[in-house]
Amino acid sequence: MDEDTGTGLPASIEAAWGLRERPHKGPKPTLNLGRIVQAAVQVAETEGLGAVSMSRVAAELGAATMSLYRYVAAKDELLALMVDAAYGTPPAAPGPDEGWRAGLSRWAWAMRAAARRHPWALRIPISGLPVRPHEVAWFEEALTCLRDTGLAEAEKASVILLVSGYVRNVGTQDADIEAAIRASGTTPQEWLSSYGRLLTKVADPQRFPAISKFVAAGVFETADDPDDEFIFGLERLLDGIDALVRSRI
Amino acid sequence: MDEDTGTGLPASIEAAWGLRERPHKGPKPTLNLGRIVQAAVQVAETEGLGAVSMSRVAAELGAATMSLYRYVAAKDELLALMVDAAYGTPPAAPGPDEGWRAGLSRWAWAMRAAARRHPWALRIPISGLPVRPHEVAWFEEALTCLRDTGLAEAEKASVILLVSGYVRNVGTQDADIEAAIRASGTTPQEWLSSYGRLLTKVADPQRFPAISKFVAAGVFETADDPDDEFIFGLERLLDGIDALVRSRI
DNA sequence: CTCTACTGCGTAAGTTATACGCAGTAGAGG
DNA sequence: CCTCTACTGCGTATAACTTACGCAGTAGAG
Repeated sequence: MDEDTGTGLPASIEAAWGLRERPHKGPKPTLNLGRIVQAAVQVAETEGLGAVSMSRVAAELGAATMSLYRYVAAKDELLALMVDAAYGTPPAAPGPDEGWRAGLSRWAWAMRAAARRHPWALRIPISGLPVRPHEVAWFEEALTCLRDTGLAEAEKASVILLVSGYVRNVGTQDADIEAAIRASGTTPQEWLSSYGRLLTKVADPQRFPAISKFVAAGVFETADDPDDEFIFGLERLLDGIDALVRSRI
Repeated sequence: MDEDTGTGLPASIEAAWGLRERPHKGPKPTLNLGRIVQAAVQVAETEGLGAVSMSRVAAELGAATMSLYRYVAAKDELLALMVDAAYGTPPAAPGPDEGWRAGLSRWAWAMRAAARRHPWALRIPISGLPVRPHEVAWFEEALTCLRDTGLAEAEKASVILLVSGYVRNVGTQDADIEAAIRASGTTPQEWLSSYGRLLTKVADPQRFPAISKFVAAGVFETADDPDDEFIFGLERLLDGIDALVRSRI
């Protein structure tokens, strides 16, 4: 578990990258990192993230709890690898004729799809800079989309952060709202308008005139498709990036 | 703890709004929600969010653990109220001559300042729609900034979500990086370039050409001010919003 | 055939959140 | 003034959780 490979990365992440290949001497491993992560993902998928405990994951594998710690130094590492598995392989690279906007848009939609497929992944906090394999692959893909924009490399990184952060935010928002609707046991429509009533009850029109006007405008009378909300923000974002790109050409 | 006031809100949040004023009959309360939240915030501030346990907060108040549950139904509610306390009162309302862009920018900077003052608040997951008092006040302020944009009310909400999400994302990113730098024990400079080395070591140029070019461009040779990164994204965002606003006038 | 690096795991310790219900208190109603 | 009662603070107990430590057994190396 030591043997410095010089990356300064946790051993589990090095293993995920395929480094740490050892001339296997001892008993044949029955477990491996991939299976552990896969099992953990399955538990999250079927029973929710809250059910993901080390013992539950071990049980899923027919192993003992402590066996997992041979492959993962702490639960957090497992969680991080679960997220990486959830996002999986990025979408296809942009074709030679695909403009940066179309490519980045496709990239964002793919990320949204992954996030919606695995809502639990949004509950696991990881930001920092990309280090896990799929994370890095997504970053690579996005950089490729921006290749002909004339932006500085640092700017590209900022743009990617902007877009990926947005996708995560909206995904989290969607998941929260859907969970709240499910919990309320009513229709999305009814839930939304009850939120509107709540707001009027709690926010006095004297102190919160803009909110009163907001509610009065009937925003809560029709629940629209979450995708429309996503599209709106994404277009604003791309417009903003576009303005910069144009100024550079 | 029941007595339906009709909002459907957790009792603790109603209390935070100043509803739930009861003709106080029994023994004089020595505790109250405000003091509990304040104590919890203090613990988070001085010992980190990880140290915030119900018993630790109770100890801070010289009370017993279970006493807190008179005021808060679950730990999550306390955490949510801590976040609300951390953001506090929004900045001053926009003056009559302040354009939407200047106002929203000031709003975003104020939010960033609050987030940087209380980095632990970024670790507490809450999204969903605004319901807590300060949360709603921030929303009101942002709506006010957008009053003369000609946007539909629903669009204003989307714009606000876009900006506030961005501020949180960048704040989280900053906090993560600063923590990693502190943990590494080296200078920001050295940390950053070691990340660059990590990337080259792990990301083979054949499979990750864009990333190789990215690193080769020297992005990791100088650590620039986090505020510059923040400004860059914020300007893109505001440019994107601006494009929409212009199209509506 | 021995050596040894390595695997899986049993035990146990230390934290947590929180359900339940009791004893005491202070204002309300007579 | 006296009783009633809603309400406060809290003690006890439970059921989970992560994880440190070290042992017993295994399979390739020499």
